[in-house]
Amino acid sequence: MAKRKLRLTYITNNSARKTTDKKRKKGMMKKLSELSTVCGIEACAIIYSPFGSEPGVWPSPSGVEKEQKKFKNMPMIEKSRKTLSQESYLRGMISKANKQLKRVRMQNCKKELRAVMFQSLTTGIPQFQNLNLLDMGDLRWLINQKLVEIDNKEKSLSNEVTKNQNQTDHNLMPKNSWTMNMVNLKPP
Amino acid sequence: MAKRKLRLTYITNNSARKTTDKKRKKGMMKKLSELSTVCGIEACAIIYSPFGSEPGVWPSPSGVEKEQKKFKNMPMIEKSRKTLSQESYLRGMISKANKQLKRVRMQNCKKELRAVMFQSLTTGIPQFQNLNLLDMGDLRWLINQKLVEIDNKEKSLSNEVTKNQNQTDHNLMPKNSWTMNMVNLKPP
DNA sequence: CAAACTATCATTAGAAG
DNA sequence: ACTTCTAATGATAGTTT
Repeated sequence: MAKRKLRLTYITNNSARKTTDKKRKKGMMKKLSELSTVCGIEACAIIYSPFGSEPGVWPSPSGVEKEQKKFKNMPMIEKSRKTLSQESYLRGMISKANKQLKRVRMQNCKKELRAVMFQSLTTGIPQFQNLNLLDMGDLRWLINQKLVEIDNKEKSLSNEVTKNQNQTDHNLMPKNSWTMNMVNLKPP
Repeated sequence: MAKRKLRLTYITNNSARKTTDKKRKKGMMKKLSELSTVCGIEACAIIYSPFGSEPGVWPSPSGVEKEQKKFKNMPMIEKSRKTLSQESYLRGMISKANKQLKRVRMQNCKKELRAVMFQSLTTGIPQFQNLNLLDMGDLRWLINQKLVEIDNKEKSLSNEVTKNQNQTDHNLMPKNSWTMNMVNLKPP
């Protein structure tokens, strides 16, 4: 986590891996110790060094053995129940990722719609053939918003017109065919 | 790590502790998994929940048992060697803290000396009675630096004087008694 | 090689819904 | 209690000494 966005892959460079190993192991130890003191919970960890030296253990070998004993003495049912924790962790990650994916897709969808509308505006030709069914609902919503805006504009403009009867050429309202079509789609 | 600077004490509030426990445990699991993949090392952790549910384990109960077995089968000598890792971790922390302490003390010392000199400058009365023996060495060093500066200034000034013989009043050098005393202390 | 630094990323405490 | 958000702290990859 730093200077670059962390590639979650095995570090092939030997010395770099060693440094990272050392740094992160230290970080882990700190975190575990904090967790233990802040929340007053029992925990232990064994982390092996592939660099010759002994594995790091926490909080101490005796503590580790104690926890191990506890774990080993548990009935098999409990153990298998615990087996879920890793799975649930992964499930959590997956669902989170899916949520993000959904959000991003939403954003993309909106952008796409805007692009379509912009294109239609500039070319004067509506281009809805690329949209899927799901997009249509959003398109309806977006169009409705635009219609409301246009409606308001229209009203304010006609007010202007009635006020200034002398005005024969009102170029404030552009004669864009697409825009007019949109207005024609207005519900009763 | 956030919004406040983390009081490293047991959280008494029950729900707050539970939340923290959950959050941090998740973080630990992530870190451990990252460490494992990035550095390709074997590790396992057991973290108990004081909130009724099962302890979190990583990477999985079977993995934990495997690591435990490995650890248990080690000769006693290896085990006791590993015992040092927690101790060495703490020692490292302590020595680091001590280094920081030393650095901060140094800074404080310098600040103090500057304050004393400033006071002496403004009042015209040297006030060294509050300094301890250790500070005296630094004071000597600081004074020597000042003397060098003054010496240089003096030289450049006398050069100016010899160049401009007409100049009778050189107010660039203030007639401060303390400063003059300092100059008088100059070694041969 | 290890320790110090630094720019950046990750985690999380607390708030808000 | 469970999310989501955010401001702030914590961790660390790369770099320097």
